[in-house]
Amino acid sequence: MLTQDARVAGEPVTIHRVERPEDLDDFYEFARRNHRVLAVDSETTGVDIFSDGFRIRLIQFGNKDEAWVLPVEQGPVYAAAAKRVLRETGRLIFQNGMFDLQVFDRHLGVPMEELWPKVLDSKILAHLADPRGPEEGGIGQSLEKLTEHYIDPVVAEEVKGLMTKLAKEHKTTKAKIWSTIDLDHPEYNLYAGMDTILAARLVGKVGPLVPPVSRDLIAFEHRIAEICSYMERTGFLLDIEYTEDLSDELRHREDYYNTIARGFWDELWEEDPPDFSVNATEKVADVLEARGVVIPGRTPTGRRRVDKSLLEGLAKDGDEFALAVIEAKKARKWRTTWVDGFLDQMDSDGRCHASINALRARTARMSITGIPAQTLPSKDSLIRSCFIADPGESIVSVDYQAQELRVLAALSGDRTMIRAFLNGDDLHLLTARAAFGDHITKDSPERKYAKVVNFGRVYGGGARTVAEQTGLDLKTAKRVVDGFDAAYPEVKRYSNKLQTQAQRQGFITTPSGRRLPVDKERPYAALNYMVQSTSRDVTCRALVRLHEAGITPYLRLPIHDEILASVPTKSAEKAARKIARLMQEQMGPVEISTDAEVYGRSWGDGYRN
DNA sequence: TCGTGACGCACC
DNA sequence: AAACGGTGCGTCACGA
Repeated sequence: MLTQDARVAGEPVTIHRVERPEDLDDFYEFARRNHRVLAVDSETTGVDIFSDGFRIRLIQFGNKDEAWVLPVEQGPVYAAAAKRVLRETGRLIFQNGMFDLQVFDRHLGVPMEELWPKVLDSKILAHLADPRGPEEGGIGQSLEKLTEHYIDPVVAEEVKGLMTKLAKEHKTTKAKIWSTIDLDHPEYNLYAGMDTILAARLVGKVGPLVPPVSRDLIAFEHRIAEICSYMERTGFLLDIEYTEDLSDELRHREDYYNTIARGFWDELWEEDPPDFSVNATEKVADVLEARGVVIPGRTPTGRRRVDKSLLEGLAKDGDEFALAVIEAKKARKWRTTWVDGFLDQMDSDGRCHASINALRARTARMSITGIPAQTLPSKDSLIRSCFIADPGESIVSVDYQAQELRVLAALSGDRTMIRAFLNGDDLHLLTARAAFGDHITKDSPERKYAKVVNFGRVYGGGARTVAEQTGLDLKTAKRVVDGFDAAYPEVKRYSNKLQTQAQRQGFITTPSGRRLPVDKERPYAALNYMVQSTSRDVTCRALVRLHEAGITPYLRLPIHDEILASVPTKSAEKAARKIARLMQEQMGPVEISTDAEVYGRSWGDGYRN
């Protein structure tokens, strides 16, 4: 057994590294002394839990001043020891338990279902204490930043720099060091153990900072993390043949349009043209100007703005270069960002597993990576068609009808808005009539402008942004914005109330008890934070109800105001209705109602027109 | 060669 | 009086 001594916040700590099976007796003795609660962490070969080469290397257990490191990679006896203590310990502290529990489920044979009820996650506590990131004036929720702020800045710096340092020592990259570092490396062991000591200390520091009003959210967020980890585990079936064909097709498209675009660039040079890429905006700008195009826009750093709207305007006027740039960029973006990514990370059963950050944004909104489900193109079914239902099943989507506007109506208590939703009136039409008069009909173009304002107002946008988005002149845009404010006066009042609260105390509190910090310089953001966060809570409460109804195995992903599922085709309509019914909820006088749709075999089937 | 900021773009 | 909120990802360009 190897024993290392270190100091944390001026106090001595000890890290034991089990080297031989005989050392396990002392480890079990430690576990017995700490049978009520232990912090747990694991070191693995990477973060690609579902890929073939993934392995657990170490599993660590610790309390505030002592840690034990098990070399799981070196034999099943150590894995068995880790398993035993995971099962026998009453409460388990993790920093981001979603990762470790997924790892233990797939690679250690300990089902997540068994461990989740015992988990206390310091990352969740930290988010409830302060959801801001380090760039937003907060601390963030990473182990490094939390350690720096709450425990010991020197230790934080060492933890942060360690893997970079080891990578340099081993002449490899930071990404590869996790799988290549010698398991017996003393510093690797030291900090592997240290992580549990830090997590154990963090819950004591951050837990008390969760405001009393947020207390119920602690259990709620652990539940949401649990449900999301089951969806991650299930994964989403990939249509491999389709996806491979699509990748080829996009590659050909990209090559074709690249050749055209490059031809225009090469013309600018007498001989040996320098490298060209359609993604190099400065170079694209050079070609455009050589063709006589005046580029009016500038970026914040003063460079010529070459974006989609400029290029599309030119392409519409028949500029072949602009068209080629647009098409080449799009084909590449679609292939590299999505299609090839799916093929790369697909597991041996042809499934892709998203990584869900269930408690991410300042507003607690989730983020989803791996399958970047929140950002897949929705005007076209091509990309979504990569994902399909399980055999014998159909893809079902249930979304909330105008979720944020309904939440806004409920929270603000605006009578007109509430009545509109009760009556099933067309809210966009209502706003359009308030701005332009009663002669406006469902088919009038003014309704579209009103729609932009209805959503834009929730974001805190004003006349200028509405003008930009609709192409209206500023004066008309202002008329629609004023029309909105006149039509729904209580929304304005509510926004003002939130802004006052925000400026007085620096935060607002949602009905679920979540504290949302509001920057002093942007008090107008308070309304959006409140609506966005409360909408997220609506979707998450739905997840809990679906889980309790036993539907989780069919769920694929939550996407803001939507939940995607794969259900048996025979009873798909019925299942969809059931999910929709469980999702809807009453918020004061407003029903946050849902719409169910059975797409078919593929996710893309819902996006064909 | 790696990390990072700026930019552009995909979505709700 | 007016105020666009929240994300992730790929690429380029640049500096260490």
